Amino acid sequence: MPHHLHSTCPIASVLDIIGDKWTLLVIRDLALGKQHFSELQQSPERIATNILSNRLTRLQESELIERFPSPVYSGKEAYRLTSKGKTLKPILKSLALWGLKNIEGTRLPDDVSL
Amino acid sequence: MPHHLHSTCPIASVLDIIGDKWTLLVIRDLALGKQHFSELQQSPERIATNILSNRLTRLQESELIERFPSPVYSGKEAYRLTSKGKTLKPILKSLALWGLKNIEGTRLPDDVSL
DNA sequence: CAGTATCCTGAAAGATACTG
DNA sequence: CAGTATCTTTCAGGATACTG
Repeated sequence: MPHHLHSTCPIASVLDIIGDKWTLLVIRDLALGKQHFSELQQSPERIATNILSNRLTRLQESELIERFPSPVYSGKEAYRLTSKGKTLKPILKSLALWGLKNIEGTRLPDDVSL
Repeated sequence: MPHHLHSTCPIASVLDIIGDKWTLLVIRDLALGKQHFSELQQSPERIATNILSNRLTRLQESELIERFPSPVYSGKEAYRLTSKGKTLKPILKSLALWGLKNIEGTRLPDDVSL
């Protein structure tokens, strides 16, 4: 990921956390309600398991996501956004809105709205 | 830059355009009124000239920025956001707001407000 | 000064095998 | 199934020399 040493710019600093190829997509999926590793892995962009594992660890370190016992499979772990992580939703929304308006062929899943 | 082949997700698609280390910072600077290559180059994050050149070309290809004759130095070129490029401002704003609130040590330049 | 061209390197990404 | 570990590859990024 990027690493703009010592920049005090809030934009550059945010990009140091979420400005890479995968992080925001993981956050997107969690915001959409996915909870399990395998669900996250099966997103259309096909993230590799090691990358996914790495991002989950980093996002947890940033306190943007947390692990919790899976409500579905006993004994399994699951992931969800923390309250801090949920505050990223306006960013996701601004990106999605721009994409929908300006990039041909993009669309939301049928069960999602902004 | 990322390259999520054939994703129809608007978020993934936007990230294919602006989701790299530098692009959004160039846009930030243009949004703040910088117009010349040297101004863009002198931002605190210190972008290399070849990278800056590359991003300016790509942003022009995406019709997010355009070249125009410098109003200051005759014969020189300058850069500015197109109207399409200006529509990225809500994205910049959502990022800046989040950074200011959640990342210690970030602040806006004295002459900038949201 | 405004870029372009090259070369180099490290980090991220990808594939995949492996373990509990 | 849920990850971790390794290995390889690719490419963005950085330094810098160069040109008009």
